[in-house]
Amino acid sequence: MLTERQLFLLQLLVNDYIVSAEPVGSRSIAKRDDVHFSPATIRNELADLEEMGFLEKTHLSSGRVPSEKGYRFYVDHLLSPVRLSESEMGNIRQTYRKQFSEKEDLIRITAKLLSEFTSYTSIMLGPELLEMKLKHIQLVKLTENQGVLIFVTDTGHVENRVVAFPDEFAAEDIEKIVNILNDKLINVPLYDLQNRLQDEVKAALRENVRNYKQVMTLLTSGFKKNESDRVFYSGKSNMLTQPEFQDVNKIISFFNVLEGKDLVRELLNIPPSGVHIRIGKEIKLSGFEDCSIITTNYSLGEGHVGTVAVIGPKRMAYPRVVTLIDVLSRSLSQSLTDKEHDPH
Amino acid sequence: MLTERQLFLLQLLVNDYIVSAEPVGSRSIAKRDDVHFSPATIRNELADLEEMGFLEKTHLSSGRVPSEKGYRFYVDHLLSPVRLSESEMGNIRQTYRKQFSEKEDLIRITAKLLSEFTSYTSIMLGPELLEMKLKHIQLVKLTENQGVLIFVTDTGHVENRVVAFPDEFAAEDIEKIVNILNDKLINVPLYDLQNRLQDEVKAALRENVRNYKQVMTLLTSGFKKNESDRVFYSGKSNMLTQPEFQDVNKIISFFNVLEGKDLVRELLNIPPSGVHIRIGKEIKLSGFEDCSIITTNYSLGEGHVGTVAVIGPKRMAYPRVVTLIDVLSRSLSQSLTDKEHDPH
DNA sequence: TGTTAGCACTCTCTTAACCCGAGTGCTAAT
DNA sequence: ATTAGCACTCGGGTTAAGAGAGTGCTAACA
Repeated sequence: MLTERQLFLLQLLVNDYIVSAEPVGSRSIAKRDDVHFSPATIRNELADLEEMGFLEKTHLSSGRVPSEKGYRFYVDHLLSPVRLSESEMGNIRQTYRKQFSEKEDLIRITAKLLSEFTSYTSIMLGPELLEMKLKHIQLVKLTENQGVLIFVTDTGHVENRVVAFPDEFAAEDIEKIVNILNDKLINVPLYDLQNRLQDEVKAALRENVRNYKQVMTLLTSGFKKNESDRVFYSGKSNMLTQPEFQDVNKIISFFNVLEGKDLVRELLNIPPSGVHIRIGKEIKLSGFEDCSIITTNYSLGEGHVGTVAVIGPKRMAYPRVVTLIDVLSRSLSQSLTDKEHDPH
Repeated sequence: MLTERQLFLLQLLVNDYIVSAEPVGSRSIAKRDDVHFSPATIRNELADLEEMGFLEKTHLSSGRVPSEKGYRFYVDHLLSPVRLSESEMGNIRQTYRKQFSEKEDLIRITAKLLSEFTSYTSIMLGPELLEMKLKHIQLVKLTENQGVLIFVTDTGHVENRVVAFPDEFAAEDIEKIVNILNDKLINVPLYDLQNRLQDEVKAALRENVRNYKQVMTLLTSGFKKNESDRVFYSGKSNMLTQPEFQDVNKIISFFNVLEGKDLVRELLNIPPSGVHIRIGKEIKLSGFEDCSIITTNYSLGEGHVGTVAVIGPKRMAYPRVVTLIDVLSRSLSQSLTDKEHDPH
């Protein structure tokens, strides 16, 4: 068990290292005026903390650095909440006051706020498309033989595809098709879409539309799901200014992970509520050993959830980021769902 | 005027430097078996080329490096066209065969091909939205007091906005509004949209819809143009592997320019046809002194054009990039416009 | 018994000195 | 006109020395 003084010193040391990025020595701790014991005493305590695995040295005679176990203890037991400044809160409120944008834009804006306020990298995952229900379908003719297939989901998500019309395609056909689609597919969740197409829609088309086979291929491929494009990054290059990323090879491997699919998969594995922190090797991605990820969820109403994440160095400003990610994910959720209640 | 041999040596040297990234000495040139004169002769010639400003030395006794004037001469007079391999051509053809995607996706895919085949960074600018004409407008109700406003342009571009409905808003109103909009706004170019809204639409709404004032604010802000989101990047981090970008500060300033607005503005300044090359300081962006940009245009039919660009080090594989950007911009144009002619 | 001063020791980082190799310009011979 | 030879220059890598920061340990102290 840790003594009161050890807790105090551990917290001090981690806080110090988070801002300085350099091994912390006993002398520099002793110099603070809220510390009333000598460097020698501190050295003894730090040696104990090291023995217990909370601290490490970079070499035999260097100052101390938090170990992964140290960070873990810090975020679990020593995290003191932090207040955002008035101007920051005002800035956030103002941003979400802006109305009439695509829902995607709100997500993008949140990513941007998060990366700018933290100086780290932020990632937003959109909600699972397959869970959404169709709300409206439209087929718009562009030229003689191509058009746009548009569908809107219950969350206000709009997808569109350019499709090629079959030959001898009449304008009345479009209307018929749209009617059939809206009749048969409204409120159908996207994961059930292909089934419904093959059953009910196919039958209805056969009776009402010429070329129904070509129309079917048009629809089946037009409605094909599009798994990507649900990921928004911001502040990718913020990591460049972190002292632990002065090595170009580290930068390269960081970007490789960032642009790969593994990270997204990893992010989806988080528990569905609260703010979660993963530190260093707890993240199972090679190249992210020196990083930490803080995640939480946001909601789009009706049980649709998305994921918010901030990626920074292991030496991350945990208190501030935890507060920010919490505030911003709430603001986003509210903007996305409760818009109607506060349409100011 | 340059002698035949000087031209030959200049070309050789630039080609060599492009792959090696290291100052080229007389000995290494003399070693090639298509060169039949001694290092000393070459030294004399190189000294002359340097005197004329085509070459530089990094220090007094180093090998030669092309100067900006040297690169300029090289791309203007010594650029030998390059053939893409069969597998590359096949790869490209196959990619564009895939159908039924959003037009944006085609642009994105082109960016990706370009950055992967060149190992540099590619940027695509979408066509000028304001030039497009409205083809179809839809207003879809999501909940009691919010909906999605969707509009489709003649190029197949689809925009959507989540909007808040006024209180006491009836379902019939929606239909009326959509009819009015489609009646008054079809084929109106976007730059003229706000005018038309204030004139004809306003008048029609006043006569047919309750709360017409609130509906007007809904529409005016809903149709507000959205200038961003027309830019697609790919291979941003490719530059990291270039030897001239081993310095973290260079990387930072490169990313800053890449993410800033100035670059896009600069890209819009290119002449409207053909492949253009800008080298080093010819680009008026601080931080891009060691880069070159190759640009061209693509077309979406009806006079709508977008811009394709590849950014690489000044020491860029010009012949290959010129060929690639040409082939890919053509393929993209064709996929975007002539789709109907080859609906295979 | 807990705390502290003192001291020898360790390790990194910076600086300076040095050498090696690659390349040049110039001169003189071919 | 071309080339061999040679003295010279400069960057990069290696080594050595010294400064600085920090530690662990021992012994003195309250």
